[in-house]
Amino acid sequence: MTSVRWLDEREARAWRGLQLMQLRVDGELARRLAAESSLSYPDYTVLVALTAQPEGRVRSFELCHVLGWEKSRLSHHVKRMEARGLVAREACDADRRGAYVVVTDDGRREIEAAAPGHVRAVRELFLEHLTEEQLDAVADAAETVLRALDVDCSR
Amino acid sequence: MTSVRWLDEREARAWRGLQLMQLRVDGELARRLAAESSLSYPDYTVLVALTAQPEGRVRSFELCHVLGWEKSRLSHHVKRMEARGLVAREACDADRRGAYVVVTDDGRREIEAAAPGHVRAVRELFLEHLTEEQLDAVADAAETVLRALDVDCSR
DNA sequence: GAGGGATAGTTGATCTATCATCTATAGTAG
DNA sequence: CTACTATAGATGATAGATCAACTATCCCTC
Repeated sequence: MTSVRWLDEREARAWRGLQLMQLRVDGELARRLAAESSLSYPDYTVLVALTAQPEGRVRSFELCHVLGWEKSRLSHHVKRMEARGLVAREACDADRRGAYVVVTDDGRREIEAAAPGHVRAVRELFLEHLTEEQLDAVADAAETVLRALDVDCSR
Repeated sequence: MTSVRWLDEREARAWRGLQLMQLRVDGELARRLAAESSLSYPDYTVLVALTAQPEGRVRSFELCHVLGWEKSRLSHHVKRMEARGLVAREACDADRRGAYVVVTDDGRREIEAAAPGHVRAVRELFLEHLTEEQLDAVADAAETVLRALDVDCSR
């Protein structure tokens, strides 16, 4: 029972504020995405990562890395998305253990339909309320914390 | 198909950076909490909210409001926590539809055991890497965004 | 070229979250 | 007092996330 250093007011304001903000903003984004498309927020992030690639195909493990997901989560999720026709899996020649995940035409259609509304919502709920200086400050803070966690911030 | 204003570099850096940071930090916090206690991160937040109250008892709908959870999520979660002996439900005299959620002695013990490690982790993963100015900047930004969402920031 | 550990991915069990629905009580207008 | 609507909460079905195995391939060393 050594003495614990609890959060002081400044720390609590930053930490709790950030947590609460993320909870509310992400919740609202997910709700809007679900209302305006057939994609969940996780579906959306998968499709964004795929369509950012030249051919719309990525190795599973890379996708895990980009999304920060565990491989099992990705595997289950991709299976569900595959069943809905949004993505497909393809064998990998170079590494025969491996698998590619590929966007289908349907998947492309869905995300292209959903993206404008989502971006609009991100603006409306978050970006729009902050000055350029605040955006930079937030980004700097996030990058510092991520670097300390040894996460590659360059996407 | 009107033209969409996508995120510029500054916006993307702030938004994606923040999202990624939250994902990684929260993930790591959850992992550590699970490793060092028998509480999940949601369990922890429920118990924090309860023990912050004078008697350790809160009406369910207030708890929903504080946590930003839907009532159904809270109901299910409290049921599970009740089964584990961490909380109890009590009838409400003033409003007979209502229910109180109360921390049990066991619940109190658990959170008192878990809290120091959790606070240490929050420091180590987040607070410690930022200057006081950065903490204030982040808090200001979060409060601005929350106010726009009409969320009461004063806890 | 035969072990041996590391890596890629899948699977099933379990836990957690969300959605729609349902019951019961409150509050309010006529 | 009755009817209407709103609110508090619980529930069951489903979707999503996590954990612990498990298989298959790769890569390295001897």
